[in-house]
Amino acid sequence: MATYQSDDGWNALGDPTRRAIVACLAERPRAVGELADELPISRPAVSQHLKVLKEAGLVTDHATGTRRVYRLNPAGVAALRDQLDTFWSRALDNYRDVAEQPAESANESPNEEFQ
Amino acid sequence: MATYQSDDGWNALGDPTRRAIVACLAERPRAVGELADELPISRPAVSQHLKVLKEAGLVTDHATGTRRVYRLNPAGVAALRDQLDTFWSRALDNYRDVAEQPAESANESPNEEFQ
DNA sequence: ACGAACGGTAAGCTACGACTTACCGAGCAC
DNA sequence: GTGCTCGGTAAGTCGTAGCTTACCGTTCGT
Repeated sequence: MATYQSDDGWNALGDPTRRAIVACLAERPRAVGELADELPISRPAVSQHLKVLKEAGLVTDHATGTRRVYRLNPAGVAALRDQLDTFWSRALDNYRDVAEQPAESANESPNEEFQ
Repeated sequence: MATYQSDDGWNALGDPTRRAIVACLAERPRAVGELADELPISRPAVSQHLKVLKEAGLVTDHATGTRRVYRLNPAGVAALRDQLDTFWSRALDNYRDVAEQPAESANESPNEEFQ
């Protein structure tokens, strides 16, 4: 369960409107209509965005009467953050070797993949 | 100087090809042609993606003769990660209050709107 | 029961982004 | 110098993401 395809997560956050929705939901849970009131788009558009965010595991929804309350899913956000952490630390590790290499060395050697 | 518009960063990572480029660069710095060899797109396409990534502050470039080596910019990655951290912690903080105090200001429905 | 509120879905339009080929300038080797 | 490699840019095509309006089912209040 909860194997969030992080790929979908990045795609979901790639849209500024969806980031606005995420920011709204970070403050407090909201119903669809509430979100639509605070955003310059129609309610169906919000609904479509929420569907994408839900499939990406970034939000969860909960029906209450006719209302449907969406809230941020911290686990989904944490998954993306962890992936960024991986990129970050991996880059630092792998670059440490070549960091001091002035080089560009380029070494004239026909084989160099670095710098 | 680190005034990376994080908004551009999200947009940049919203494209799967650009994420592939970032993953490639996390391993080691690469020239444009090298990246194009490992990706199923043409070299000009890679060049255009690198431009977006560079403007987002996620990569830096460095000319070496006719080659132009791109490398991941840890600061840009960290900026995005920090923003995710903010979302994450803010959601946790705000939801904790709400979880124990069901009363919503706008709506007096005293029942479970949450979880 | 009826009607209103809430929200998800369908259909359609439009705009933008990702890719291509073609072209250009800049460095290095000879 | 000439020629070759590398890479950025221009111009153009095409797919798709995001938005709209219209419609429908569900749920609650009366």
